[in-house]
Amino acid sequence: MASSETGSRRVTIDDVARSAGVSRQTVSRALNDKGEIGVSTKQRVLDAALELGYRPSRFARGLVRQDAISVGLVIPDLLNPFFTEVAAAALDAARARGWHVVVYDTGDRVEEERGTLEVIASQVDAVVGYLRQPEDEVDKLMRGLPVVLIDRERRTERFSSIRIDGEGGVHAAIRHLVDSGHRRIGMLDHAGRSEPSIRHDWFVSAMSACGLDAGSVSRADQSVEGGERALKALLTDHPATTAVFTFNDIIAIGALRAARRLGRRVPRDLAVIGFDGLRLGSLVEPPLSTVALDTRGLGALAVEQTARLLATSSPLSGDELVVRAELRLRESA
Amino acid sequence: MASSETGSRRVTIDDVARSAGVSRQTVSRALNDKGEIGVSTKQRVLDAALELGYRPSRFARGLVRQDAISVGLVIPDLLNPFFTEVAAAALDAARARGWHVVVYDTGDRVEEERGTLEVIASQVDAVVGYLRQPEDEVDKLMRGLPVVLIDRERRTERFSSIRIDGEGGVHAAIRHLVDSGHRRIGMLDHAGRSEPSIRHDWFVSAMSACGLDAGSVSRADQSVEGGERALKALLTDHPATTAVFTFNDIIAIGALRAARRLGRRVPRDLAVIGFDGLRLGSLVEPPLSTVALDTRGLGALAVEQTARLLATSSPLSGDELVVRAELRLRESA
DNA sequence: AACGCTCCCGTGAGCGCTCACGTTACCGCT
DNA sequence: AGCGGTAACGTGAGCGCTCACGGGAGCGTT
Repeated sequence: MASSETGSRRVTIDDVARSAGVSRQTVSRALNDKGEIGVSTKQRVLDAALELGYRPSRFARGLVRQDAISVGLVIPDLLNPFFTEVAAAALDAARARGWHVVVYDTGDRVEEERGTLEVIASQVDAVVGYLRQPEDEVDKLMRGLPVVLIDRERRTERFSSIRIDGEGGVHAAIRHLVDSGHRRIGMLDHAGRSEPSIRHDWFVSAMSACGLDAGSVSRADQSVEGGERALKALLTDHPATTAVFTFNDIIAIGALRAARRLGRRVPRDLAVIGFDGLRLGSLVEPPLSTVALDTRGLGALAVEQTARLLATSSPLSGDELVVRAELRLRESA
Repeated sequence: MASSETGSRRVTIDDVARSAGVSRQTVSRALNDKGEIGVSTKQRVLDAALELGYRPSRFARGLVRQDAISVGLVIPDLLNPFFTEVAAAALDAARARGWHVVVYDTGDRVEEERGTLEVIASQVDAVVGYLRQPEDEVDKLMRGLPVVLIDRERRTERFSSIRIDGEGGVHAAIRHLVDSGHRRIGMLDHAGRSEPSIRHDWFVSAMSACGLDAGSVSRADQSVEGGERALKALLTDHPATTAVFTFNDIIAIGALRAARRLGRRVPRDLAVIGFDGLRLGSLVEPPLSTVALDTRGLGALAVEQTARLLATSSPLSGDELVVRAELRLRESA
């Protein structure tokens, strides 16, 4: 128990060498068990290392042998199942390449995100994820690190970004609702930012394509409870509403619960269609119809693009960076 | 576009310096924008860096400035909501300490886990998570790295391990079922390993404490579908069963679905109690009663212990490393 | 006795970067 | 003219480790 650390200097390989009466190289051999070392010597070195509490510096080690690359994955909220799925997909794609993934959950706070990016830059070889930071800020913080943004609503020239195209899917969803006889269709948009979401734009455009006025809209926090509250508010203001499209599945699930509490049968009295295609959606009652995104593909695509940027080999662009969403009908509509 | 990389040598700070006609230090100043540098010079350096595709080595940088520590988090399956919650909690606790967390999803494959550990050792300062590897294996691979295991069913002397104690909670659950009039109580255990789980032991002991014989048991894969199949099997073999306790909430949710399909009303015809306390459990219909674990506390505790090991300051031990589960009644029982 | 071989082990160099200093040039002030 | 002062740069050293060597001891072989 030699925690007799007076000065807080780090225990280096030389300390161990001195303590065991051998050279650095021998210590290195013992620790990484490559041969060319006597059994007793090896044991002595190992003991000394343990005694001193020696832990090799991964930086020094990484410096000399060209080590694996590692990317930072920035996620707003890992507990949101959508991001969980994307993260899992990215992790998987990264592992296939032998990469290490450092995960940062910003808790959906922009200031937190800034701090994260600041600290991330010197730790990883590239960054991929959801960033709310303005471009210049990212540029300044990353200083040339490859960056792959996901679902950046405003277009980005400076960085690669995976775009989510839900237009077709949302049109199909609204079309389906209209074909089922619905006319008064509302939307539960997210309440995060000040302006309406892109998904709301798609909704409006789909409505007008069906010859309907933009329906009534309520803002919801990205949580089940948020969805509940928002649906109640919407139905209070517009009781004649017979169908809702929601910003995402989490909100839709909240809407499902609220509908049940309000005594509205789904889909008979109220049809609900979400967005994202969460696996979770098939577990609730009734199973949620949704405009589904291929989250696996999304994560894989983001990693693929990162790889290309890292290799400076013909990065993907334009349409290759788009993930399309499509209507997946279950039972809620 | 100077991708005229003939030899694949890395672009270093000296290359940039030479190309910009300045010294390393000046390049460093430009990139980390600390002052003491002329505006035009800075721009010239930045241009050169971009031109050459220069990316600083995080190892070299980390070596000289004493950089943040980073831990590896090993998870069997991030898509399993339980592990998601633990991971999120660990991420949070780690961020509070300014740590970086490298996440590895082994996909529940033991061989994959071995490979992961092999590669992890030189990348992180400590490892925490769910390891199925035998102790000696871990010891050999980690070579002195601090390791904190979670929910290791067999006791471990060599490594710190966070133990999950569900005994009291399971007893309370069975007691509750018995008090509600149930006598024929089955269990849906997991099918992962060959021998029954510890949770099954708790179940048996709780049953006998209530004066009942060990109920019938069916094995289930850790998935919703697995739970469905297992409940059907159980009810086929033992149709008189009126209540089931399950290995975890995921399986319980499967049981809930199967019960509905079989026309059994929950909790009237069949009571269901899960294990884990997932947030997800409150979303299904009916909301799932469960023996709940404080996943947040679990993650935090694991990180706390890691911190102590890292500082070689009085690690926690014994009872301090136990997380207790307690019955959380909702509506499925 | 001389050679060769294997088994251990040590020595110098260098990975790419930052830090603490020097050094130079240029300005204003007395 | 001489001084101090500051802005803008360069120079050596060193972070902790591994790699490619080099070298001695001990053994057997001809």
